[in-house]
Amino acid sequence: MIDKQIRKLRTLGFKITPQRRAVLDFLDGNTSHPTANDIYEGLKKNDPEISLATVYNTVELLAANGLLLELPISKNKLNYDPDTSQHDHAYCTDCGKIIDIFPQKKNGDRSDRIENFQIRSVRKIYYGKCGNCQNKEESL
Amino acid sequence: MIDKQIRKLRTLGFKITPQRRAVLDFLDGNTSHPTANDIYEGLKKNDPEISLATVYNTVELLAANGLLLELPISKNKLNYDPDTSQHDHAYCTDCGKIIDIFPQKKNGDRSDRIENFQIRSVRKIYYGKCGNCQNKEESL
DNA sequence: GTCCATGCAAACGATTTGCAGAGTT
DNA sequence: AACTCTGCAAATCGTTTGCATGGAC
Repeated sequence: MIDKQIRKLRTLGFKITPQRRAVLDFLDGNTSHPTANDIYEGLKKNDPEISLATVYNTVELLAANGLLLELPISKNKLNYDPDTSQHDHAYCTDCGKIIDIFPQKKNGDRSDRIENFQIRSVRKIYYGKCGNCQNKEESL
Repeated sequence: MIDKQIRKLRTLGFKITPQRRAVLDFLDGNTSHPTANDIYEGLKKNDPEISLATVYNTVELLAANGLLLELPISKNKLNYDPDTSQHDHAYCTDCGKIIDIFPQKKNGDRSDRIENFQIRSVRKIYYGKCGNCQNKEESL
């Protein structure tokens, strides 16, 4: 399913290296919202030669070209989401898990206007505690 | 106006040092969404002895006790907002300015429910271009 | 063959830590 | 006086950079 993304990159004049392919493959269908380092650790298993800098370069390239979303959700790290469709996120402040939230009913959010500001995208994050961590607390 | 916050800190058993007072004073009514370093630079003018570590300690203390909001909006830095009332933010991806947005009409956002997740707070960020930067672009 | 991309290691910026001395209560 | 907080410097973490080599086109 990464064919479309590869075509887009090629169209834009970027070279399709095995590393870029590997990052795209890793991210394809991945809902874990990994950081660059998470991706690096995942890829090292198959390709111990891959470099962290390359992963950083690649995610930056993908994000800059709309193939990947940057999620500045928690302190001083960037998580990535390969699902670029409109959705929200819930962040568990206990365990750090990020959960995709697809709002059932379309509310007015996406059509908001702000005077003197050109909106490119909207990001909404719910901070709280996931089911797992709520249970953990009860059992103390 | 920082009296209420000082009382709260005292109640919680924290000492009211000149440095903590200075941070509270600096933040009081401040809508610039400063980082810890911004606060440090601002305070150094009056108190060249103040340490960056102390500022970090203080903002962490304030945030942990609900007197300050952490805003993970842009890459790898944390901005703070002393206005803890419910509102959104618009972030200009050109100049980095963060603007407070107080929605006119209360929509359903704040009463959203997520199955198996306990929402503590919601944060909504509009990414785009502020008026200034739009004008700059036109004049090129 | 040309240029862009990779891998490495060093550099960097924001934040955290350890600890001795100072200040609040 | 007790115990927390401060300031300093070093450590750490995530990310970026410079540069020589390698690979996609």
